[in-house]
Amino acid sequence: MDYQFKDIEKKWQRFWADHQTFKADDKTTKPKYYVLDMFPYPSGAGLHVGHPLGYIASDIFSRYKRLKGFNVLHPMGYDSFGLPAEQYAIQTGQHPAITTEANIATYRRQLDQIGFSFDWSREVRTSSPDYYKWTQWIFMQLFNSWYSKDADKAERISELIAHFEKNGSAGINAVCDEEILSFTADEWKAKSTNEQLAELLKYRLTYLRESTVNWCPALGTVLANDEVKDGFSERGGFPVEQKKMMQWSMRITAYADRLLKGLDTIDWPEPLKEMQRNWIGKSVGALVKFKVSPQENGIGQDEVIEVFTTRADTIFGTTFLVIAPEHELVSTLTTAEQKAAIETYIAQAKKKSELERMADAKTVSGAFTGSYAINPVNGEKVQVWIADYVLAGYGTGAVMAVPSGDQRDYLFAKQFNLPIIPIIDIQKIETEADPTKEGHYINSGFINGLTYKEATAAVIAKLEELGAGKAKVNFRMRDAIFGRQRYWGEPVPVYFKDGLPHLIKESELPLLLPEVDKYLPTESGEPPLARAEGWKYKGAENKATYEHELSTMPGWAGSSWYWYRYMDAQNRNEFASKEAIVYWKDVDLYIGGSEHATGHLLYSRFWNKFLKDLGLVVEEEPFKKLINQGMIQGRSNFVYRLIDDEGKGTNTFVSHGLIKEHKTTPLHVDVNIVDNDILNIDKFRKFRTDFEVAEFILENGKYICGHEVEKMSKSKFNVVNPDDLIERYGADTLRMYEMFLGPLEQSKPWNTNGIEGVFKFLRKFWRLFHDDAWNFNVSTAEPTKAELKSLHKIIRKVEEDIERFSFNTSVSSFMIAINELTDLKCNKKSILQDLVIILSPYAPHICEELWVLLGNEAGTLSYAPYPKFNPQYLIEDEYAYPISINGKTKMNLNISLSLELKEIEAEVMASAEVNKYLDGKTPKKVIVVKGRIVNIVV
RNA sequence: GCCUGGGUGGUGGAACUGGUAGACACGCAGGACUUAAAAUCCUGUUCCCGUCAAAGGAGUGCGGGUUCGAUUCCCGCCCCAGGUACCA
Repeated sequence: MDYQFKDIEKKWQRFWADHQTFKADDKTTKPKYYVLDMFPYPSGAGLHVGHPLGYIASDIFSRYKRLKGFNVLHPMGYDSFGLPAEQYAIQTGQHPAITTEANIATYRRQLDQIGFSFDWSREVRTSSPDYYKWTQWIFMQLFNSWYSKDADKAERISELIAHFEKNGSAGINAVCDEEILSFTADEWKAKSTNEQLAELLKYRLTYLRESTVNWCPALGTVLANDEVKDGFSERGGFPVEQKKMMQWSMRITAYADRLLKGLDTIDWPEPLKEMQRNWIGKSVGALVKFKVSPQENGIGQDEVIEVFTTRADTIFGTTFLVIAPEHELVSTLTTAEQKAAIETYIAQAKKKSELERMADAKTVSGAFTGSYAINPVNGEKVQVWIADYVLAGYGTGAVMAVPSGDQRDYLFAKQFNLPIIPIIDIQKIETEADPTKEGHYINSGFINGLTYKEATAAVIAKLEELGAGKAKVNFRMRDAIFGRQRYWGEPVPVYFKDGLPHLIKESELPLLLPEVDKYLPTESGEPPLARAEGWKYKGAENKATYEHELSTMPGWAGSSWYWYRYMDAQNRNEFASKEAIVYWKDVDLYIGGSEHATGHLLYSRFWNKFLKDLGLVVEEEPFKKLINQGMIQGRSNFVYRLIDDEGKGTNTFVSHGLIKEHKTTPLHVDVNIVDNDILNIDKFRKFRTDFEVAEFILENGKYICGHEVEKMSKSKFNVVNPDDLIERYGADTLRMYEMFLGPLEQSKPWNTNGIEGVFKFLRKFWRLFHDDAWNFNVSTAEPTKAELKSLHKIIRKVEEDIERFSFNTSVSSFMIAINELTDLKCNKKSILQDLVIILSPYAPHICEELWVLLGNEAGTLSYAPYPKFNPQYLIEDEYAYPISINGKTKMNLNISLSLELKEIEAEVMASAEVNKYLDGKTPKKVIVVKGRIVNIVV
């Protein structure tokens, strides 16, 4: 029979499901291998061709690892809490659980028909109570923990209480709020329970804090920075304002250093690690206090400006201070004469958006406050300026300007005629700042003559001695806000008593999401959960008395630990059993997009480290190796509508090659009715009713469409659904084609131009096993040398390619191998059977079918041993040496590979053809690289 | 502005440690088979100059450099994509 992909694929998908072929084993002597995909958010639009790219790659790798004898865990699930379902619920009144359920069903159907080898018995859904019970449980552990700097790990809050009872606050070195109390053991014991709880909250790893958030009154919710565009919500375009709000926060900053150090131990793409490093933003420097020099009227007498610097060594080069326009001392420092100028500048700075500030990096602006500050190391008076290049939110919102060493300070000094003092002997500052750390210090008081390292230490020591500063490590990263004023998320397992948060009992988990009449905030601006009638915490008295926390958890809560749930998805007593965690340990390979670089991937590492501190998991880092998949962009097609003399659109369309001769306007056209940029005119006429009578100006009898690369989106008619392609070519073709498209990590536009070639390849492969009348026909004869060579070439190539995640090149190599074997008319069972095994990770359905036709037991292919590469078959005795003259290849010459360099040279020089090129000249030099090339220099 | 990635035929891409640039595939052109079409098969296809062929020249974003030899290494520049925080 011809290659009937539809029957074959349906048959094997059913077989795998019925036989649970890919169920991972928890008890086995095989080595484990855990392959994880970033689980999708099940949106209403369904799966598009960009999704499976990473899933196919990880599936190939999983299937390959099974063939290599590993016990592979390859699960899938859904990140099913999220805003779109809630948005839809607001519009339609449908419960998000219902739409989510329907969307998941669509995703599952689409995933199934691609033939993934997922172990579906371990499926997780973050919105399922069985799952979020444990998200809430982890939240409780965070609430019940604090971070000891001495132990450099999280510890139970009970240990902190025990310490307070015994020693008071003395000897505690914790990551905590700034305004903690000092007390003795007796003072602690004398406190009321509520006073104690309020104090403990300052230490907990999840805690309540007043934070400024992007509040959108129209949406009734808090938005992330990237959901806000120029002061308006990205969704809907509503105004956004800054609002202070009590919010749950996560003390991720406690882990800043460990998150940084851990990056050196994991095999992730370097750019991604760099992004995390920048996000954490560690800078080692010093805090320096500049006393304000009081004005004549005495104002500013006791004020101090604190600056953070990474170059304490340059302090003698400080010629002015710059503070942010929002700095709290601005009004105090501004003198009467400067008031107008300062106020004008602040008004101007407020108007600028961040984008404008960045685009405007070359313009220097600022204003003098009229006040002076005193440099603590030399007593010099320096001017204090405000400028918007200093940000209020970073460090202390003030910098000491050293124009000789910092380019921005340099430009500022030039602009406003402020002094520039060189401080290092080799510094060159004629045209720009020189941030060098080489050389020796000059003009620098007690550090003159010292080197960078010595100077930094000396300055910090001096500052500490003067009480004017200290060494300080600064992190850019802030604690993560953990509350959302939304409905469709995990309820926080907390109730309030006397205004203080208390955890509900563990036995009361999961705290179910209550029913509400509408998914909107209340009129008074409370989150949707406030609408839940009678939703109160009953407490010990078993009366409905206490308020629940009304905000829910953010999207990243459920995804910050999900890989552990896969290890033991059905466990009702623990988030995963100790045995499962000890066996599976961590994720060996994680594939996903780089857009999660600083969100999901950082939070997951944070929770993992926390769980490890509590002894609940065993590895410090959750994802040993990570591969980024590139983004699949859409390739839009356009038709060109002819414009008449009055500028009105007509119903005539001009082929792309002819648009220069006409006045036209481009219109998006559905890419699904365009084939290789050629418009299907019949389908176009049915595309929209007004196109029914459309006329065309063709070229060569065809309508050629224009194209552009854009974001994949419904409105651009460029979304390609895998369903149509599977219908037409089958899953095996789709799988191989997505890999054939190019390197996995690279972003690329989707186009189906080459898919025919992959489909033809699979038919050709099928044909190898069949005669001209499509009867299955393989021979048991001994393979020839050429056949063995083809086979072993591909065994080695595919193995190398998979190991370095170069799937596109292995698809090409398969094509070459099949072309060779077709030319050799090879139908030897011993060759074809091995080929079936190595192709099976890529095109599993066709391979399963052929595997059985070859006489093997159904279902055994997935665990067949991977063929062993034998270099014997690839040994050549001759090589066609490229002969180049002055580096330009002129011809090839067959020379025995057993010859040594001198012999090769002799043979080349004796060749009549070579001498024709030499034209009687004597070569200056002959370079021979054995097995590679001969280059003759004349 | 800064950080990261990228720029190779009409298109997607290959060339792994400096050693035949353009594998493989799409598209296109020509041909075979067919009443015809589809399917399939064969041939050609980087560009320029050349009547086919031979021969020659140019060529991996641009300009230099190192080298017997550079898509690959070094310096400078341009363009595209993503990220971003003027981060002291």
